[in-house]
Amino acid sequence: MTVTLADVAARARVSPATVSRVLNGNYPVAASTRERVLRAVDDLDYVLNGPASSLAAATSDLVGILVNDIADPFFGIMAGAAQTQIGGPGDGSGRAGGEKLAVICNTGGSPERELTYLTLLQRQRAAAVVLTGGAVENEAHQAAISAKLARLADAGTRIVFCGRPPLSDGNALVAALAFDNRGGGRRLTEHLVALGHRRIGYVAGPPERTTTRHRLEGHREALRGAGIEAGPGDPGAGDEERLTVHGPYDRRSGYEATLEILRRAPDVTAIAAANDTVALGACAAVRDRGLRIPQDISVAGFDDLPFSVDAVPALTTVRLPLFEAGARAGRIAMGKENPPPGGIATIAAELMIRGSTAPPRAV
Amino acid sequence: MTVTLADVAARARVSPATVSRVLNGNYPVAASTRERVLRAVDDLDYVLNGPASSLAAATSDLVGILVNDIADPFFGIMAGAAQTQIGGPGDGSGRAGGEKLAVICNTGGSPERELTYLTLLQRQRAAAVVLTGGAVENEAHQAAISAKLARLADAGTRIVFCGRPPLSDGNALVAALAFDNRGGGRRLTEHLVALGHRRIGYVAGPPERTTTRHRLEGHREALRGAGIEAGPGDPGAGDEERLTVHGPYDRRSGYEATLEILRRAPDVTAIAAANDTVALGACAAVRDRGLRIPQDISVAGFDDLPFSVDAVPALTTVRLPLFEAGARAGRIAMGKENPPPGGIATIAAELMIRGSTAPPRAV
DNA sequence: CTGTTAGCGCGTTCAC
DNA sequence: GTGAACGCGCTAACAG
Repeated sequence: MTVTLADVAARARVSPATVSRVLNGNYPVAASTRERVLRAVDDLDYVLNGPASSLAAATSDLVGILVNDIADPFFGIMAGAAQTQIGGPGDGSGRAGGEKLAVICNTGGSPERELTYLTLLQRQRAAAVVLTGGAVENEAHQAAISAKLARLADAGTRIVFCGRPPLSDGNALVAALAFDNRGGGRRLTEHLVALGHRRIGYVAGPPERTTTRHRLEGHREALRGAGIEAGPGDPGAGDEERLTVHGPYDRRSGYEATLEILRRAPDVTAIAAANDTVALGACAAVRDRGLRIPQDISVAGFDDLPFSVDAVPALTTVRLPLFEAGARAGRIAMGKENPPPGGIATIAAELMIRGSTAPPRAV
Repeated sequence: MTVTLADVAARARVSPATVSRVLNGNYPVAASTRERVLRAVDDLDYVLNGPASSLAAATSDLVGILVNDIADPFFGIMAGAAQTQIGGPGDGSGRAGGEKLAVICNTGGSPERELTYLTLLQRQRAAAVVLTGGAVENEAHQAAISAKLARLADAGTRIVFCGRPPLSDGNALVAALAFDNRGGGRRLTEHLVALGHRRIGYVAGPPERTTTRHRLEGHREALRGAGIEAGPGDPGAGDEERLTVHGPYDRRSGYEATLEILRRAPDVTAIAAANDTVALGACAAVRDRGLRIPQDISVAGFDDLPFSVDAVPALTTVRLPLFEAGARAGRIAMGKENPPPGGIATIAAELMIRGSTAPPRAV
C-alpha cells in the first residue's frame, strides 16, 4: 500500500542504500544516479518513513521547544524565533530534505507537564530541546528536571535554556541564555526613584517562578539603594511587603493586584508590574479608580512586548531581546553556533522610558 | 548503554512481549506480573523507544498543530487550547503513558513551509494534524495542500481545520471549523453605519488570505446594504477601493495603512481594521495625526484578543471564540468528539461594542 | 561510487 | 496469561 525505499530503489534501478544516500545527502553519489533516484521519488510520491529512519540511525529530526504559555507573546516570539533557525527555509518543493521538525510544546506552566513533555521528547529521541522562560523553584521538581535533562544529554540530545537561569545544581550539560531580570528590575525602579517616587507598589508574578523572584529582587535592590526600603524593626518596616502583591502573569491578575495595592496604600505614586501584560491590567485598574496615568500614578511594565508601545500612554518598560535570544537558542540547539563560554550567557535588559512614567504630583 | 525493553524483561523475569503488553495496556496481563514489570521499568528508568514503537505499530503519537504566526496571540490561544485536549493532563509521574505529543509548527504564513511541515508530519506518520487560521488563496498551492492532505488522511492521519474555511475542492476527508468572518465583518460595519458613519476606511490584511477576503466582503456587504458603496459608473465609484488599504497582519502595517487612508481621504470618520493588532496600529496613527478616538474618528478591530479591552478607549471589535474553537478542534483530532455534520461547522462571531466607536462629529 | 548484509527496538501474530 | 519468532523500513558498516 504505502511506498517504501525499496520501491523507489526498484524504480530507479539502484540499491536501497543508494536511495538512502541521496535522500540523506551525506554521501557522494553520482549526479546521474541521484537524478534518477530523485525522479523516482517524485514519481512515486515517496515520503521517508521517519520512525524507521530514526530507529536505524538512532537519532531523530525532532527538536522540542518548551514554553509555559504559548498564548503569551513573550513565549510566542521566542519560540517562533527559535523555529526560524531550526526548521530551515524549506526548498519550496515541500519535499522536505534533511529538515528538522521544530515543534513547540506548551506546558501551561505546570511542572508535571514539563516533565511529561521531556519524557515524550526523550522517547522520540529528540535531537535537541530548548526550554524557555522562568523555571519553577521547587527543589524536588528542579532535581527531577535536572536528572531528566542529564539523561537526555546522555542520549545525545542537545539542551538549551532560553530566558531561563541555569540549573542550580550546576548541570554543565546545558547551555543557558539567561535574561538579566534582576538588573532590569533594578534599573526600572531606579528610574522611578530618580523621578521622585518613594511609595512604589509592585505587582509581582507567581511567587514560585525564578523570573518573578529575580525581577522583584532587582526592584528591592533599587529601593534599598535609595534608602527607601526599611530593615525589620525600623519605622516603616514591612512596607515593602504590603506594597507587593503576587499573582499569575495575566491581565486580570494585574488589575486585581493593583486595586489591592491602591486599597492598602492609597498614597502610592507609582506601580511597577512584573510584565507588560500585567501592567496593562494595572493601567485599567488605575483608570477605573479615576486616576490619571502618569499624572496621578506612574505605571511601568517589563518585557516590552509589541503592544506596549501602543498603550496609552505608551508603557515605560524593560526591553528583552526576545526574538534575538530565541534565534540564538535555536542556532545553539542546531549546533550552528557555539554555546556561550562557560555555558552561560546573561542577556542584557534595556530600560525603555516612555509616557506612562513621570514625576509624582507635588503634594 | 541505553536500556531497552529486553532489559526490562530480563529484570522482571518475563518475556519482552509481556513488557510490551503492560506498557501498552491493551492486553490482559496478570496483576502480579504487571506489578513486577512496572517496578522494573521504574528501577531501570526505562523510556520507550518511540521510533521503534512507531515503526512496529505503524502509527505514532505525534499530533501536529500548524499556525501562521505563533507570536500572534490569535494563534497562540487556539494552539494552546488544542494542546490542552491532546496532550492529556499527565499523571504527575512524568512517566508518560499513552500520551500524545501535541506539537505546534509555525509556518510563518509561508505556503512552502506549510507544505514542508505537512511532509515532515507525514514522514513521522502523525496521528492527526490541525491546521489553523486563514489559508492562502493560490490555486496551485491549494491543490498541493489538498493532495497532501488526501495522502495524509489516506495513511490514517486525522485532519482538522480550525478557523480555516473548507477546501474549495470539497475534500471531504477534512473536518472544518470555520469562523464566520464575513458575518462578523458585516455586523461590524453595520454598527458603524448605524452610528451614522458614511466614509469608512478599511485596513485590510494580506490580499491572498481567505480571512482577509471574507472580512472585507462582509464590510462591503454592509456598505452595499446601506446604499453607501457605489457601483461602477456611479458618482463616487471607486471610493471603496480608495478607502481600502492592504497589508500584513501587524501593528506597523496598521499604522502605515491608516496614515495612507487619512492622506487619501481626510474626511473619513471611521476606520475598520482587519484585526485587533492592526487596529492598535491604526489607533496610534490616528492619534499621531492629532485626532481623538472616538470623537474625531472611530476605530474598530476584529478578534477581540485579550489586550483589546485594555486599549484606550477600549476597542470595539468582533469576538471570535478562539479558545473554544481550538479546544474543539483538538478533541476532534483526538477522536474524542465527532466531526460536525457534513464535516463543516461555522462558528459565530459576536460584535463587541466598546468605547472606540461613536457617532461621527456633527459637521 | 555502489551493492550486500545486518541489525536498530519493538509489536504482533502464533503456539503453548 | 505468557513466550518465541518474525518483520516493520531504514541506515551503517563492509566489500567491491
